[in-house]
Amino acid sequence: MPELPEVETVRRQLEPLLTERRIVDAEAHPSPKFAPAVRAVAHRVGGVRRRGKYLLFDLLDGGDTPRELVVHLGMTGGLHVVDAPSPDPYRRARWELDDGRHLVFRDVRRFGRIAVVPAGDHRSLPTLHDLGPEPFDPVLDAGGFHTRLAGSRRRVKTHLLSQRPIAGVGNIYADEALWRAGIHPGARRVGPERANLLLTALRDVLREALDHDGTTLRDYRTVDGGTGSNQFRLECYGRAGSPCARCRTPLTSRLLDQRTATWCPSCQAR
DNA sequence: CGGGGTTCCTGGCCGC
DNA sequence: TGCGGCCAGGAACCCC
Repeated sequence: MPELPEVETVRRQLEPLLTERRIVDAEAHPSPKFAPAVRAVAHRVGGVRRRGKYLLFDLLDGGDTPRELVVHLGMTGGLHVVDAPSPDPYRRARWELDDGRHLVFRDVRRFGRIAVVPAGDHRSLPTLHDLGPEPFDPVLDAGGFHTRLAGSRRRVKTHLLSQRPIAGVGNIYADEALWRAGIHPGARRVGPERANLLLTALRDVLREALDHDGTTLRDYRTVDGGTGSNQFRLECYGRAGSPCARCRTPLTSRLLDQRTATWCPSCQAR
């Protein structure tokens, strides 16, 4: 599932392909999750940005106020730039560019979402609107992160997945970072010391995944259809029953707030 | 207003 | 071999 490293990998690949291109035509699946894609027509793409797991395309020259095309890849979404689109039952949107190429949004399970909003107006996307700071924002420090974590009595993993304490962390990297920091995913209080460890672990895990073009478990693909390689480096996510890489205790897995969580019962004791 | 529950989706996998 | 049933899960949405 695309999280920050996967979305950033896609952003970096899209940027040179889309910047300064004009969108000359578009079509989309009729679902309200995808239909807004066509509203990007006639705009020029000023740049491709990312906030958390959201891709933000600056839309200029639309006739009125600047807009933003917002794309969330959901679970199985992918963006691809192709010369000539081939038939695909899972294509949910297609934008034709003024260089003759096409930007295609493919999403088997339709958990993704496309919106066109006035630039910076994210009221229709509550998670984006209330998104926590970027993990690599130097303004974010251990004290600030602890304050954000302490603002909720929810389980720390559930809180991370809400995107409110920090942006871009999903199930894979939450499990990985909590494992590295030695914090139980169900903990409801995380002190300043552990918050510091967790922030460092999150940054390390996300940076390393980005260096490996993300984690391809099944669906995630880069813009050119390639795969990431971080799946070979996972130490916790999806490894229930395997020995912990630190202490050899078998990792355990359980549903926590309706989400699968995997952790080491020894290294990540309550 | 924070938090909890529900819903959207379909391929892959398991077991018989 | 075929097929019913179950699972994965981000974020919008609804409700208290």
